Amino acid sequence: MSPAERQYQRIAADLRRRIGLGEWQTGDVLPSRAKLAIEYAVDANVLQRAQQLLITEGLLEGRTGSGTYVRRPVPRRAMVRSRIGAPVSFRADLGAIDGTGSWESSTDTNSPAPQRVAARLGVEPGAPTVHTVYEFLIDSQPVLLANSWEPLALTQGSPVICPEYGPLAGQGVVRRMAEIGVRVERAVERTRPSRATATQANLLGVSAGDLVTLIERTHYDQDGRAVETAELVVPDSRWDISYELPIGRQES
Amino acid sequence: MSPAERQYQRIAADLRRRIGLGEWQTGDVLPSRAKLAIEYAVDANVLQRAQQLLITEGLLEGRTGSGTYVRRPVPRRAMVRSRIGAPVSFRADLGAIDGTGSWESSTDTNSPAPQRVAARLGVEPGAPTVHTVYEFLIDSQPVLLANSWEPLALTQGSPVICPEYGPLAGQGVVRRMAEIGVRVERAVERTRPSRATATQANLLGVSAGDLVTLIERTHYDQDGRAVETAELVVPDSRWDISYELPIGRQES
DNA sequence: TCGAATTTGTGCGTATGTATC
DNA sequence: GGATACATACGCACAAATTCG
Repeated sequence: MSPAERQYQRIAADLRRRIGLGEWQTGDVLPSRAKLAIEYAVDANVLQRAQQLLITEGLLEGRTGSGTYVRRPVPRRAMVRSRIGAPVSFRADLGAIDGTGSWESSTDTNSPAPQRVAARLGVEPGAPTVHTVYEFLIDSQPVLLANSWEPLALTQGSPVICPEYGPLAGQGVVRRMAEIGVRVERAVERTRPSRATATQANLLGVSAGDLVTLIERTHYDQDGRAVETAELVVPDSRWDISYELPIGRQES
Repeated sequence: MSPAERQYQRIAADLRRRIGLGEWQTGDVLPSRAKLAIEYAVDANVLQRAQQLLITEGLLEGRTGSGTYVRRPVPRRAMVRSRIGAPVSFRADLGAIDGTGSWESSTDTNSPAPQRVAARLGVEPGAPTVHTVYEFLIDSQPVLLANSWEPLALTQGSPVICPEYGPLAGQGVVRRMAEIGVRVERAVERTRPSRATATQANLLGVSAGDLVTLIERTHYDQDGRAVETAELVVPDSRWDISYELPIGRQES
């Protein structure tokens, strides 16, 4: 079984070729694996492996019970996480780009802080937080997931306790905190590559295991106190993440 | 075959438990698949699948022909890509953290620009560039790969044509460019999740397909001209990437 | 030095689960 | 609810790498 004659790779290459030739157009469904298996005179599972390669490449898309489709190339959008002179905000995550974005959210105003969140906020695990779940939509399709936590102690009793209700709804952490006298001075974003969980994939309309970037962001006030932390799930297929950084006079 | 009774998951969980209990220590080799298969009374391939799960988790490591080992947990190091008041530099990639880092490099002073590099540098594809390949080492082990390109036209005839030779060797792009009157004002970093290629995995001592972050960085001068662009391969298992961002008075 | 035994890694066929139409 | 299609678990055979006599 030398590498040169691996059936599933040979078939994958041939399928790629036929798609390139236009035998199946964008959005078309391929013949079923059973039929293609007969055509290539191999077991259907070999076709599964071949198509899996093209699915990983992003060329095909399998829909259980329906068929295997030629994927419509979705444009990747730019997400500029920091622009010199225009600091990052939740709004910048999406809405600032053009007018087509929107988001849905739901807030729990008394949610116990999970371990990792408590550590980032500098509170005890289980301490009460305001927890908001976001789904950012483009054309009614979720393209970005986010979870945000704020210590309840910080905003309790104030009009800005809910990020998405009240006078400053949807205005972002920085402005809301300013309203109660908290000056947000800096944010730290930790990025790491990951694979979409089944739940995330389902929400985002991608395949489980697809590449995503997890962004873990924490906002700090002038005293170095964490006032908010968030976790973003950014599918690589839809977003192009970049940071613009100023360069000082010289490096140390 | 309901989810509750999937053999390979049950066995993976049990192996995880036994490792947690210390039955096999860090660096130890597990009994062979054949033996474990007999012990669990399943086909050896089921054990292969179970161990594959733990390998993906980073708990085990398979060595062809030798055995399956309990992986030594390598500490993840912090890589702060931008710190307020201390701009990013190649040195900051590694050396600024502590004294243990070093790097090796090789430079080609007349390398035709590949398509994507040319686009980023704003030159014609195939235009001559100074191309430098870096391997960053900790304890003599490569932990970070980088490729850097500069337009040859920029530095030709100057003493700073080679990043890693001459009077300012290893001093970073910003200072070198300052030497020839080019003021680097800003950098843009594009990050995206990816999987390690076989070549990269081999160099980095990780497994092919392991998660990595690709960072594509471009330096611009005061006229908005690209003066250098680089591509970094950062294995997730070893690095924790973060950006520290200033927050302005209020958001737009 | 070399080759046989051992061990991990991979391809592929069969059987079955599960979603869709 | 039945037929169809994709998804996955598992068993077998074999390849590749290592180990050891």
